[in-house]
Formats: sequence, structure tokens, C-alpha cells
Amino acid sequence: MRIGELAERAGTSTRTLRYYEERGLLSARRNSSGYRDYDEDDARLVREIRALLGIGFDLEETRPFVECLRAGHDAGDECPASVAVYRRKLAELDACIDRMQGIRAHLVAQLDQTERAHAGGERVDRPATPAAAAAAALPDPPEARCALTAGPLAKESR
Amino acid sequence: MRIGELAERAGTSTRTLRYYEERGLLSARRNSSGYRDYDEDDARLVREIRALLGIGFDLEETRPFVECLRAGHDAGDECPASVAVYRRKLAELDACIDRMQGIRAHLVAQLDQTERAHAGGERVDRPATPAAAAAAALPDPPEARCALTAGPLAKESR
DNA sequence: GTAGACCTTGACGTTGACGTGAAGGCCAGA
DNA sequence: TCTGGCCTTCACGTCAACGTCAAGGTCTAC
Repeated sequence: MRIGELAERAGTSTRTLRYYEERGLLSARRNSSGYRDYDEDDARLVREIRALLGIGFDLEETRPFVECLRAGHDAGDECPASVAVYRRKLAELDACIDRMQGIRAHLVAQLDQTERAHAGGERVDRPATPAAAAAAALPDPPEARCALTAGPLAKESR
Repeated sequence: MRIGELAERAGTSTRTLRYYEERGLLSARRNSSGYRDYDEDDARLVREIRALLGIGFDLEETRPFVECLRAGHDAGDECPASVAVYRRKLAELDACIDRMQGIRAHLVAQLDQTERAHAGGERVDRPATPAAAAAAALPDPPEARCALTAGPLAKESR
């Protein structure tokens, strides 16, 4: 199949597929007129990439899965390198969830206090700068690079 | 105080402070030689901004807090607009935490299955593409734009 | 034979929060 | 006076994952 069909079937764009090729994640035979030609395996590959991106992996992190599939494995996560990424992601996710829950707790506390200040006697004992105090009270920013934008599928899925 | 001192005291860079000014979040008197001149209130303002950025707010979202402080309030979150941002952030955070926990659960399941496949009889019944199945099983990507990079302080704090 | 739908490569634009120079002014100390 | 350290304003670079446009080749249908 050609790039347009693969893009449609994968719910993405031709630009995206060319980008994956550019990054070395996807490769394509060429037909006589120079058009890219893909097969079912390529489609699976793209679906794997999109799925992993969708759950917060970045492109580089999908590489082991892609290579695992290309090595003939039935699933992208059958190889040690993929499992390692799984584990790393799990750790990141845990750190991220922890951090977010900490922030959430502080936010709830702030809202609580602000509300009481406006309802009750106007003079609740609060720190000078609530946000600063909240941030200070959090365990030191522990490498928790949390990001998970749900990316491109959000646009397509609406 | 001049920009260098404020930057150091706020644990950030002069470039950052000029950027905040450019975005209209910070303003400065000028001394006779054209240098920016800041006071303690400005320092508090910058600390507020940094604290909010640190817990996942983007710059634009800190604006109500900044304006609240500049309006003479003791705390940046005493104004309705700030509280509204708090509430919005709380909702975002909840959605984000939910999503991450969902993903976490699937990741754990994947790791589990992969491990059993390698330990036990080599033939565990698994879906064709684990990651894809995991993504499909998640409740449809619900606008959850999760992001929380801990930003620039991570570099300074090491 | 020509419109239209596909494909090609190349290259610049997007978003946020700054980093990193360049080119020059101001000021204190030796 | 001169070195060094601060400051000033441009203005381009960064990172990811593509979007978007341009100029042109290819293929099918009418």
C-alpha cells in the first residue's frame, strides 16, 4: 500500500510517516515510480509506535519495540531492551504520580484555606506566599519529568 | 537591587527575568544609567511565579496571581481569578493522575505477562500488539494534557 | 489531453520558556 | 587608565513531533 493509505489506516498523517522514516523507525520499499510501498508488517509497526506515543513514550523510546518487531518477534515487548524501557517508564510514572499527588494535596489545602478566609473571620493564619510554601514543602524536585500530552490522537479522536 | 542580584536571589537567570518583563508579568523602574531596579515586592513576585511554574502552571496561568499581588493583596491566591486557576489546575491534575494510573496498571500487566512468558511455558496467551491493546483499553484520551516538567529549577537544584 | 488525486523532496513554521551569543554602555578598584 | 564585572538591547538557537507550503512528477478518469 502507499503512504496515504497507511496513514489513514494508522489514523495519522503522511508527514508523520515520513518523519518516522527520517528518524529511522520506519523503512519502505519503492515502486517503479519512486512511491513508498508498505505492507501489513509496516502497518503493525506504525500502530505500535502510535500506541506507545499515546501512553507517554517519546519516539526514541519506541525504537526498541520497533526493532524487536523487525527482528521477527510476535510482540514489540518480547525483547530485553523493550522490557527495560517498560521498567524505566513505570518508575517515571510512579515518580510522576507521586509528585502530582503531592501537588494536588497542597492545591486542595490552598483552596480550603482561601475559602475559609473568605467565609469565616477573614483572618486565617496563612503563610506569606502560599504557592511558594507549597512548592517548598514538596520533596525536592526528584527528576520527575512528567509529560503526557496525549499528543496527536486527541485531535483525530474528537 | 539590580537584575543580577534578583536573579540570584530567586534562583534563576537574568534572561528569565527579562522574559517575564517582556511577557508583562514583571516591571522595573530604571536608575539613572538605565539599569533595572527592583525591590522586595518584585522579589516576592518572582518567587510566586517560580513556585507556580514549579508545580506545573504555565506562565500565563501565573498572571492572575501576579496581578493579585500587585493589587496589594497579601497573597497571590486571594483573588477570584487565582482561585479559578487553582480549581482548573486541580481538575487537570485529577484527570492527569487518573490517566497515569490507568497507564501504570497496563504497564504493570504487560511486564507481568512478559515475565511469565519468559519464565513459564513460553506460550502465554497475549494480544498481538500489547501496547496497542493497552492504549485501546484506556478510556478515550479525555483531554488530559498532562505536563509537569519541573522545568529549570531541576538544573539549578542539583 | 487535461483535471484531479495521489506521490516526491525540501525547507520553513509552530509552541514555551528560556539559553546563548554579539556589540556596546556604565562603573569600581588597582 | 585600564581591566573586569556588571548592565543594556537585539536577535537567533533549542527541543519534539510534526504542520504547512512550494514546486514538481505520476497515474487514473473522463
